Amino acid sequence: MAREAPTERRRQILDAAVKVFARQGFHSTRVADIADEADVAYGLVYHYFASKENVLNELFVQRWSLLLEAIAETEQSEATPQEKLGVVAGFIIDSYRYDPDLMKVIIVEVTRAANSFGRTHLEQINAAYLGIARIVSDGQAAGVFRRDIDSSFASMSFYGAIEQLLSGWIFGLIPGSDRDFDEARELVVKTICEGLNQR
Amino acid sequence: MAREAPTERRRQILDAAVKVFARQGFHSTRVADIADEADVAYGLVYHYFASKENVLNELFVQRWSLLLEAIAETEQSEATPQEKLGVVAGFIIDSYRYDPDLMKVIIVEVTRAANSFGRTHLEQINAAYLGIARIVSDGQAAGVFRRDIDSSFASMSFYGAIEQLLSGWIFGLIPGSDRDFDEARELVVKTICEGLNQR
Amino acid sequence: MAREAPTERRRQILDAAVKVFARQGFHSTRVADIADEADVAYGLVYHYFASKENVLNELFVQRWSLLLEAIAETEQSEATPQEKLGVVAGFIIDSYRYDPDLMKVIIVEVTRAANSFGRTHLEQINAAYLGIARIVSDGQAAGVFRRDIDSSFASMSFYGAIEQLLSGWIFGLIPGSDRDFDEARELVVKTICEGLNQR
Amino acid sequence: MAREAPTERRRQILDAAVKVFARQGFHSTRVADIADEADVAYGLVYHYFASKENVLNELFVQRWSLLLEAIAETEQSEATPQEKLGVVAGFIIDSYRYDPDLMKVIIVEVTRAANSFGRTHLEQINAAYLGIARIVSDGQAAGVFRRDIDSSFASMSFYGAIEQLLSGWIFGLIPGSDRDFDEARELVVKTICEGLNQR
DNA sequence: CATGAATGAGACTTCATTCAT
DNA sequence: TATGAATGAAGTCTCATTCAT
Repeated sequence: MAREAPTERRRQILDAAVKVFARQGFHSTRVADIADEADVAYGLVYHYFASKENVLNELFVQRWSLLLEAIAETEQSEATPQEKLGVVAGFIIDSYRYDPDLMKVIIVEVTRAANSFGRTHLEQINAAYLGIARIVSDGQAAGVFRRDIDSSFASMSFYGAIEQLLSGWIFGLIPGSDRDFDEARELVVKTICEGLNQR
Repeated sequence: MAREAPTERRRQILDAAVKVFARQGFHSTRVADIADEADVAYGLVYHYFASKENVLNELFVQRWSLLLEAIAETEQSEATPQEKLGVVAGFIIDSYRYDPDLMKVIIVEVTRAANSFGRTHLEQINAAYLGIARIVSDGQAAGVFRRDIDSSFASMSFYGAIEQLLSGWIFGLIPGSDRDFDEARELVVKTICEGLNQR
Repeated sequence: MAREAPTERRRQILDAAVKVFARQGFHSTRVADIADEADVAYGLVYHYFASKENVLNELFVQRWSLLLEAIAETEQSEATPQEKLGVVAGFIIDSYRYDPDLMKVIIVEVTRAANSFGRTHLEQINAAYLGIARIVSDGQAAGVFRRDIDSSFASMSFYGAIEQLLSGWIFGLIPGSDRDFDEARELVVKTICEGLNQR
Repeated sequence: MAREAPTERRRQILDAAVKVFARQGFHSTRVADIADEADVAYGLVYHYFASKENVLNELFVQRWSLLLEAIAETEQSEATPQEKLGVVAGFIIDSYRYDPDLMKVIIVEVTRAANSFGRTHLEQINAAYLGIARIVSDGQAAGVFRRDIDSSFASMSFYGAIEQLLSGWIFGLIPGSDRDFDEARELVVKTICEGLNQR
């Protein structure tokens, strides 16, 4: 169908943007780089997006909304709080595993850049933290989690641990093989729920 | 001391830079903004610093070396592994408490911007992670910490939790009163060492 | 007729162009604006016109040729020189009265923009001045008009007075009711022929 | 004095702008053209002016305020109304005689472009028309000018005649020697006050 | 040391025009 | 005829850095 072409082009540009943003960072990326990578004319980027920033915004929103959905879904499931945290961690880690460039862009350029683009999306970002905090406080209410650690505090620790892990993979500070990804999901939950202490 | 004491002007410029970097972010800060804030002539910034980036670098290096020293020092102390982690967490949290702008700049513009400036300092940044990892592996060797959680993995989780906490304070996502700061030190260690699970 | 009647689409586009040129000015008008206003596909404008400038040119030429015809016609009539000037003034004023947008475009974007588009049409524009000058010099030859005022000078004054009047209406500097239009024709001739002086 | 240099540079840029605006028109002038003509670096234009448009605005305001002063001054003098109109016409014509490029720019790009830049200055432009209108109505009150021609109408005719004259010179439609300039002042007043009719 | 004018490369964005369908 | 996606040249403005005084 000819009608689908426009959508394809958009996709093509978004995919190219992920690549170059991941490679060079948003600020060092010129619109020309996106167009070159996408193998389209310069102006076409502006045919589909109002600005370079909008391209990044769209990448973030599309992906982040999936995370929010995943959190919301697991929240309402019958799983134990620990399992729920495992679902969240798993979703984020798998997002990285299957599209490391996209997650790199989202983390480096948006969630960890709250001073610039992140500011725009602070509410969305916070929505994720709040969802995790609800999982924790539900666990507290159910007597599964201790009550002397504030749920929003716990949420930050949990999310921070995961994101730092991804950062470590992204910048090659810790090994990131498929086995590591599989294990990481378990470990991060184990760390946060059971703690480092030897029993 | 081998290093000459920075002149007062230098200091004046660095302090101004912290303010404007914290306020506007590094990229949105023009050299003129720094000079204005420092109440100093435009060109003087270039008299003392080779480039705008160098100003940021210096801010980072000065502060980060203190953290590395603190980690090294506690590593060699007689404290328990848990206490050592508490020292590290406390140092970072106090750094924020006593100079939130500076820590905001360091976190937002350097450690969490590993794609741009962070890249330059990746080794220094990693040195901190490695120091924390050594504390953990020492604890594992001493039988205090469990061994099924990799020490560098644990280090990332621990540091990530702290940094995310600071992010939360910086962007107003979680409350940050003096009492919170005091408590946070305890809580972050408790979370990572003991875990969230109810005993 | 040698010229084929413009299709309806052409007309539709020209009419839309008048509206948007009048509203936003030629330079601030994008081809897309014309197409939108005409409720026509973007590319269709280029199907009927070689360029955006050509649209304006056509608007001008169509209208201006009517003025030239009117001048030529009255020149050859039996009327007095004063009456002839009245016909010219009346034609221009009525053009504005019945299609203010079109006259606004012609005056603002062409005759008063001799540095850009006007340059292209300078000869046509001058043809009108020359026609008016001939009316004046005929009047001088007939002893009706004084001879110490050069006819081309008088022509400029006469045309300039009328155009300034239209400008005043266009930009709301002087009131422009139907009565004003009626009166203006008389007044402009009276002013130029009889002068302001009290007798 | 070193302190005067900045002002000189500003002047240098303004003078260059007059030349290129007159030659190519405002829209066809690139900022680079101004810088080249002024023989200064590109960026210096932006050091002194906020935008290309501001350069034009300044040229207009500087010149037009002189006209407004001249009108105000003659208004309050003891001269006859006819003499006052002569002063106004003389001022405008002399402005053209001594700096034709500047007047060309002001007329072509501002007063006759009320749809674009003129809009910004409409009030200033109108102030001149109103001043002239006051001269006329004073003359009417004094019984020197006829009362059946509205003063603002007369003002528009008078100013329009002068401006059209300048246009004619600017675009080479009527001869513009020094003798013509001298004569024009007399003629335009004679035309408007005494009229074309043979006595 | 100190000043701030001067430089000029760089990048975003616009939009007239073309073209495949 | 009609459509609107695709092209890419052009030009404004920014701002880090240099330099003369």
